[in-house]
Amino acid sequence: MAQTQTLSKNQKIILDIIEKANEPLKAYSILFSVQKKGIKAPLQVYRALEKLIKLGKIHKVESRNAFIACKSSNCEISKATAFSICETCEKVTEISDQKLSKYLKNFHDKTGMIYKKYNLEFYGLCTTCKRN
Amino acid sequence: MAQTQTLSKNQKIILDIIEKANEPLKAYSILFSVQKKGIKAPLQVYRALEKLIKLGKIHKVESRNAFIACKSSNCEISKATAFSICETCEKVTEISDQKLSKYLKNFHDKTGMIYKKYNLEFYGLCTTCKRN
DNA sequence: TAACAAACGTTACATTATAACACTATGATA
DNA sequence: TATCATAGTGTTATAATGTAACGTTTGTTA
Ligand SMILES: [Zn+2]
Ligand SMILES: [Zn+2]
Ligand SMILES: [Zn+2]
Ligand SMILES: [Zn+2]
Repeated sequence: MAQTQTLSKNQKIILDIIEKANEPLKAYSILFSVQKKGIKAPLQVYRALEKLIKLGKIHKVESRNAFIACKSSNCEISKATAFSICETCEKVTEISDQKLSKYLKNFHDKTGMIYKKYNLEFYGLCTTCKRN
Repeated sequence: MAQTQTLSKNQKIILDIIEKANEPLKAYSILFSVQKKGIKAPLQVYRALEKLIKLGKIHKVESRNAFIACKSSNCEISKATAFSICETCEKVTEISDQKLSKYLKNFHDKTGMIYKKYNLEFYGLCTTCKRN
């Protein structure tokens, strides 16, 4: 029962912070904000992040070294992720597009390589920044 | 004449190393191998890397913090990159697929955001590792 | 209750990347 | 030819990101 998976104390604390943020969080900014809750060392944060990623609760935005809560619950356990990133305001949004994910899941190259996961990041200008 | 762009001394040295490598190189492993050529500091490497990326000569493999020479010359000045990455042997290959790049270049989300660039990374098992 | 796996806490360290400053080369321009 | 702008260089120091290694604690299961 993967869905009933109960999180550990540290995992809950860190997921909570990431879910409440409206932007991707960096590992060390997470560390600073949980130090009052007794989490003092980077490793405690990174271990929780690693587990949360495995569970698909959060994703890493690779080009930004930052972590964001999963909003789509379509990206089965983090195997298929897509983000839009504004290069001006750094706003990051998870893309949930059935056609896109279907297209990418079915993608095969000529070599016959087996793809288990993918991560796609679009960079551009969000609608707010476009106006300014 | 973007093609006739001439590279500086450091840029040439570093591009040369990356092009001759058959794997993505890390910034500090580049640094170590160019120290005999007088490049002593990380910044000298990172500055050259930054320029080479802008020119589309190399790409950064974001999830690996590593740099690889562009093989496709279809990804106009690094605006559209796709890689396949073997999670076992860490072999990285740039994907040149007309259909894929066309599909992604034309992708629009509901928000109306303008996409200028994208980077896609597939993770899986290469054909060599599949056999073992 | 023994045995095991997962999570925890801690110290130390490794890796990746940038800030700040002064200097140099190059080519355009007036 | 002076002078101006731009890009590149070299250097020191430091910031930011991520792990290794060790032993302990906790919860689950046989
Ligand atoms: Zn998701
Ligand atoms: Zn924006
Ligand atoms: Zn390329
Ligand atoms: Zn492989």
